[in-house]
Amino acid sequence: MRNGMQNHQSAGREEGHGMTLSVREFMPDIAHADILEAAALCFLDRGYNATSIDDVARRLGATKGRIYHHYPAKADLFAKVCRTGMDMNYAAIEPLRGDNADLLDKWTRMATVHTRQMIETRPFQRVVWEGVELALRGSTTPQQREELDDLLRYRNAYGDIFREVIAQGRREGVFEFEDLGIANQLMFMALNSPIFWYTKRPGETDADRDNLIKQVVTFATRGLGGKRHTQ
Amino acid sequence: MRNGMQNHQSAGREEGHGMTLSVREFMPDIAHADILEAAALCFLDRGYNATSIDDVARRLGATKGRIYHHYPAKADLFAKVCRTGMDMNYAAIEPLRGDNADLLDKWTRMATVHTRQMIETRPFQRVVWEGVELALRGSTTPQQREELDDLLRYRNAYGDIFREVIAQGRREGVFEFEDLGIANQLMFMALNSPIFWYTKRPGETDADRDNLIKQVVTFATRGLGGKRHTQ
DNA sequence: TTGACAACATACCGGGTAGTATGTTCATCA
DNA sequence: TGATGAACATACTACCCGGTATGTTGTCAA
Repeated sequence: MRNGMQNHQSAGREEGHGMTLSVREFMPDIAHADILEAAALCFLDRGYNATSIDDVARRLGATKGRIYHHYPAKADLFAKVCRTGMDMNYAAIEPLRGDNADLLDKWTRMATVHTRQMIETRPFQRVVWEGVELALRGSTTPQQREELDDLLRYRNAYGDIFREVIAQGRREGVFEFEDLGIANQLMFMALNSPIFWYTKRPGETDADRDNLIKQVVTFATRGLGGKRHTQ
Repeated sequence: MRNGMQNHQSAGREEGHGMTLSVREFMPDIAHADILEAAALCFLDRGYNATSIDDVARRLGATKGRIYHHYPAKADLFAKVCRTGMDMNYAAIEPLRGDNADLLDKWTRMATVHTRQMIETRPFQRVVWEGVELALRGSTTPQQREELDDLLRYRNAYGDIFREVIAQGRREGVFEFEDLGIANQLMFMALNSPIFWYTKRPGETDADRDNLIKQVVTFATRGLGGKRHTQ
C-alpha cells in the first residue's frame, strides 16, 4: 500500500458538483473515492450499459488497469456506487431517527434531508435509481442479481423508515391518504424527482437551493394530505 | 404490399397488456403495429441499450430481416415507439382541450386521462421516458440527436398544455404554488409515476384501476395546492 | 540492495450485436 | 403465366467492449 502521494493530473474534473466532500467521508481510501466519483458521473450521464470502463478510466485520466485492479467487474463497480449512495442517505437521516417530537415536524425534517441528499449527491442517487430499476427488471447473471437484490433490500429498508412515519402520521390524523403503498410511492417520486431535473444554476445561492427543497417538500406534504402545511 | 393474411404464430404474446387495441388504432398497418408493440415491450423490461434487435425479433417469432425491412436502424425503431406513445397521449387529451368549464374540473379530467394513459399504454410511455432521458443526456450520433430533439420538443409541447392550465389556475386562486416550472415537474412526476411501479394485479377490476388513478390524481391535486380536493 | 508486492499501464482476446448482402416465397398484375 | 417486387429469412461482416494476461514502476521491509 503506497498511501497518499498520488499525483495523477486528475483530468475530467470539469464538473463542479459540490458532492466530493460527502463522498470522501465515506471513502477514506482516495483511490477508491476517485474511481467511484468518476464512475458515478459517467453512469449519470450515459447510463450503465452505455458507459464503458474505458469511459470511466478516461474521466480519471487513467486506463482500465486501474479500475480492474480495484474492482473485479463492471457490475461490482456499479454496485459499489449504488451502495455508497445509499450509505450516504442512511447516514443523513440517522440523526433524525430518535426524534420523537411532533410527527409532522419529524417527517418534514426527514423529507428535507432526503431531498437535499438527492441534490447534493445527485450522481450517486441517479445511479441508485438505475440500480433499482435493473434489479426490478429480471435478466442479468446470478451473481449480479445477488448484488442487485441486496441493493433492493437495502433501499426498501430505507423506504420503510419513511413508510412507518407516514403510517403513524395517518393514524394520528396528521396525514390523510388511502393506500399506504401508493402514498409512499408518490411521496418518494416527488422527493426523488430532483435527480432527474435538477441542475445547478449559474448564480444559485444556498437560499435558492433551500427554497427549491422547500417547494419539493411542500408538494409532498400536501400530496400526503398533511394537515398543517409547512410554512 | 400484400395486405392482411399474415399468420406467423405470434410468439411471445404472453403478457396480457390491454393496450393492443389502442396501438392498432394508431397503426392501421398490422405489420408495423406488431413490431412496435414487441419493441415497446422489449424496451420496457430491458431498456434501449440492453435490447438487441434479435430480442425484438424473437418476441415477434421472426428474425432481424423483418425489422430491418421496415426500419433502417434500431434508433429509428426506438424513435417510432416514442412518437407513437406521444401520439396516443395527444389524442387522449385532445377532446378536453376546448373544455372551458371550471378550471379545476378541467385539470382533473386532463390529469385523470393522462394517468390512465400511463397505465394502459405503459410500455410505450416507459419508452418515451427513456427517450426523453436519452435526449437530455448528450452523446449519440447527429442524425439520432435530431430525432430525439424532435421527441423532446413534442413532449415539451404536451407538457405546456398542462403548464398553461395550472398557470391559469394559480391566477384564479384555484392552485397555490411558488415556481411554475418546479410545480409542473412535480406534477408530472406524480402523474407519470405509474409507469415505474404499476403492475396489473391478478384480480384487478376496472373499479380498482379507477381508484388507483384517483389516488394519483388526488396526490397531484393536493400537491399543487388545489383548493377543492377531488371527492 | 534487493526481493516482494501494490498500483497501475499496455497489449490482446473473444463474444455479442448492429448493420448488410443475398436468398426465398408469394401475391399481384400485365 | 411469368415477371416484378414486397416481405420476409439466412448468412455474413465489422466493430465495440468486457475481461485477462502481462509488463512496468515505485515503495517498503528485511
